[in-house]
Amino acid sequence: MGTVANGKQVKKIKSLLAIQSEVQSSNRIALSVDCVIFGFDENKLKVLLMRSDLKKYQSKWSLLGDLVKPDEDLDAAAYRILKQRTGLDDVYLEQVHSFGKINRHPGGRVVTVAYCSLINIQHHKLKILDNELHWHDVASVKDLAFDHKTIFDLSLQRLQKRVQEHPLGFSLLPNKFSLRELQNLYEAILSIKLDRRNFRKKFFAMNFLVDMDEIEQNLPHRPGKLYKFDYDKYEKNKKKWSGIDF
Amino acid sequence: MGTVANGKQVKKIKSLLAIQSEVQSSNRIALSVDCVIFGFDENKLKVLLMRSDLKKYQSKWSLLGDLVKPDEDLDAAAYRILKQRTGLDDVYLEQVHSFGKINRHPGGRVVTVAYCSLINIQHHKLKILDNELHWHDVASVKDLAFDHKTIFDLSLQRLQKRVQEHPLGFSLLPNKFSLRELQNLYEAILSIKLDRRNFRKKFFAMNFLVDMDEIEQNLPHRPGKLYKFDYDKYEKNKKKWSGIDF
DNA sequence: AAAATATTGTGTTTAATTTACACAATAAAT
DNA sequence: ATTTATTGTGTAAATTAAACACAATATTTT
Repeated sequence: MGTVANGKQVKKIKSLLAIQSEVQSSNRIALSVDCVIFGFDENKLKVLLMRSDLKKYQSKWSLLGDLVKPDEDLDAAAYRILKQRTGLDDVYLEQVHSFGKINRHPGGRVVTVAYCSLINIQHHKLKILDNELHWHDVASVKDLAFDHKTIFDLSLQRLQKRVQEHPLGFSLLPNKFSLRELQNLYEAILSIKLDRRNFRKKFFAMNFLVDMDEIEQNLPHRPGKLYKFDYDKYEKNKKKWSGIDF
Repeated sequence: MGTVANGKQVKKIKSLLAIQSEVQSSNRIALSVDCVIFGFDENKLKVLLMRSDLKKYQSKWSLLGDLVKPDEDLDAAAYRILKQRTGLDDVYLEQVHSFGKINRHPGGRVVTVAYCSLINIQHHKLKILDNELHWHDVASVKDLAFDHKTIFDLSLQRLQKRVQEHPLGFSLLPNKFSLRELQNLYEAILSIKLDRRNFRKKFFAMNFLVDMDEIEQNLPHRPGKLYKFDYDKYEKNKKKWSGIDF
């Protein structure tokens, strides 16, 4: 009972158990975050993947993930992990869903929380692109490590839905973009063809596009005007169109 | 190094560390599930709450929650916890969001995954109703234990959105219901008034209501016809109306 | 049994939104 | 000057949503 075992192992016990008093330590579980980072390039929707950490999965690509630390906010962990894996620290992350099947991870019991983000590939040249990270065409993502294909599929679905309710797409485009680029983006995300005239009508009606008085350069045909997304105008006109299908 | 300390504490170490080899045990975190159970009674939307386990929060109500076990699927944990707290085992639970602020729980670091469900109060007389559980009016839920008010608010928002995209509401009603009851339900969930004629038109057009050839009983005025929700018809006509605002 | 009460059941008109669709204007390349 | 590829624009038809009123019917009251 009162006997105290000396040595490293006992220290381990104490540090393990000290943090949380009322919560039984035997019930603790490893928790990870996996980030689904979408980009848009060459008129295709892309997703940023990394080579799996684990040997068993070395041949497969995986989402950008890592364990959450016990003294770290869940959201903060997502930002930390993204920063760590890519160097990116100025992007918005949004929680998608948590995945907790018992054997989803070969290294043991790990529950993971998926986050997703939209980034502009041009503006965010990845600092850490040492062959461990790669932008994949969303359309050609086949199997990923662990259950990451499931996570990716749900995240894509979520993106498709979100983008029809809110003007999120802009974070995937350069600051100045033509309406054709914008339409290409929506077509890529939703995997559908849209009518050009109706598309333009709808976006102009929403009243958050600002004409930059510039046109596209170096095209072998008539160039389009360039616009930017005005966040303040968006906030002001929100209620009028929020929830409308694009 | 090789010294082995005898006694209970060493056993504890081993059992703690044995389960997961590759995943560092120092990174493990307590994980819980909290269930937001909605019901509908007396034309009001209700939520099932329990008295908080913790002394510190005894005066407050809390969501139905408990820790997830290390060898248990996340979804399974939600069903287990609901069963344990209420006796209910035939309801559908849906994951809402995970909450992981560092100090959200006074008992230590606990990340929680919220689930929500719609149940029919009449059909599911709670087996365990020993003053520890109570159906609260959603409208009058003020502060709850921990961050449960935040969790509840988000779950309600989610419900309001979901119910406009899919015909979920039926699980809150008796098998046979009048159109007035159905409308009351939608008005309660969305906190808005709906036009009776347009409401009826919309639901009949969706073509999943079956006329039971019965009418309401014991009313001091003209009774309404009773209908039931036909899941097969719903599946068949899904595409035609899915996503339409009710 | 007649009258009062409270609610059900039903249709139409108008407005708003979505869809379908074609041609002239323009910048670059030849 | 011509060709090329794409931009920019408007209208009509169809669909969907919103607004709105009165007769029919069980029950209760007198």
